[in-house]
Amino acid sequence: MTDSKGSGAGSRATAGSKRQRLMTATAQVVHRQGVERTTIADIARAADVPVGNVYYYFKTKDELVAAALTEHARQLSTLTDRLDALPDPRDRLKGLVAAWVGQRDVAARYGCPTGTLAVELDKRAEGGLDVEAGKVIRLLLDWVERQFGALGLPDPAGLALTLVGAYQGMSLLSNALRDPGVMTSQGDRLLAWLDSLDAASAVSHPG
Amino acid sequence: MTDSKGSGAGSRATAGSKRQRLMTATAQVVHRQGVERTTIADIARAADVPVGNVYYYFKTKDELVAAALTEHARQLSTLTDRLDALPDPRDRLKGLVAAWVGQRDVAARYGCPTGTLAVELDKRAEGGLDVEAGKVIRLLLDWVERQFGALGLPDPAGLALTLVGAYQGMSLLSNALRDPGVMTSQGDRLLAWLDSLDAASAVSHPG
DNA sequence: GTCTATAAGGGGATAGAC
DNA sequence: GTCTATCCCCTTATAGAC
Repeated sequence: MTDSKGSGAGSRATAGSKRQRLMTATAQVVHRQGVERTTIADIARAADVPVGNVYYYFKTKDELVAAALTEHARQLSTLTDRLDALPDPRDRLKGLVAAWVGQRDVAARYGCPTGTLAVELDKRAEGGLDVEAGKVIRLLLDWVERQFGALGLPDPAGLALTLVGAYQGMSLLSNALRDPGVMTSQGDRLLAWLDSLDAASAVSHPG
Repeated sequence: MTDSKGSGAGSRATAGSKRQRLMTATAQVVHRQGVERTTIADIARAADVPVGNVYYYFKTKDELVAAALTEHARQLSTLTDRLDALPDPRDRLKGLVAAWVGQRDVAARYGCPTGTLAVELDKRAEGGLDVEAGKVIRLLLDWVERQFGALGLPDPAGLALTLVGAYQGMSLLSNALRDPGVMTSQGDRLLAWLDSLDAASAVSHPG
């Protein structure tokens, strides 16, 4: 359809470029302002696209929000692809935590992009976008679960919920208290916890 | 001002009763629909108060939201007061976790009332309600910190962030995945973690 | 104190010119 | 493909009758 490249000779790549700009702009602006308080005009301005033209690329606001979710999924797989290059699964998980802590200022100001979006979409009855948000989070959970599984630890799914849950929790608290230090201190605890996990002894909980 | 009782002889207690009904109704409806998608009409209907009459008790929508936060703080202190009756601080914390798990169906459907509200209010630039949400979460953090302190554990503030963060995280995941089982399984891990904490050995992280 | 009618403003979406 | 003008609905908040 209205894909980025290779379609017509006359239209050039501007169409795809504008569409992509709208996607990333939506992801950014929605993260900062929330879905409900973000207007089409806000997105158009951020993407440097004329207001009325937005509807040529996305028929509804919901489609724009769905595009933001896709964008988050894309950024997530960029990160996990990079971490997959590490030989030790434990180092991959520690690298993930390090990436989270590296985003501490953004987290303190606006929270986790995917997590806060999931919270907001849950309150939207129509459209089924809430389910889509859950799928993006599932991508992360599954990747983390594979790492715990590769380490030979018992209940890798439960451990994945604990690690990702800890991230969502510390992001929310850091955001609510406006304190990036929460990300740093809790991140240190997570790293120590990951180091302490042993395939032999089954440490039960979140820490 | 327009307080619940003791003012005029002629006005009776209906004024306070309506005001209270509006507060609890706001807390409930906002939890389910979110702030932005909740209209004054929704709240009026839930509280069984005529729409136009709402403005007699609360001048703006923001005042209603602030009232919802107060309501959450009140419900929180009801819970901690009950837990304070237990002699052992560890049992108090385990009772807190049990209370969270007991609310698993609500959490899976709508998330943590205070946490989701904090996320939403953070996106509201004006009014400073985001700071108020942080204060309510602080109340819980401080209470939890006092329990860890009473147990003689090192870094009680860090432990409090870990425990409350774990709750916020599991609520968010349970909600995003629409799975109450997350609350149960992660709650079990938290209980085991609390049992394992020892004043002598310093277990570093969240679990 | 209680309630109705309505003013005022904003935002999503569309029609159609260029 | 691009952009402007505009329709229409919804929501907050107020004025003022009862």
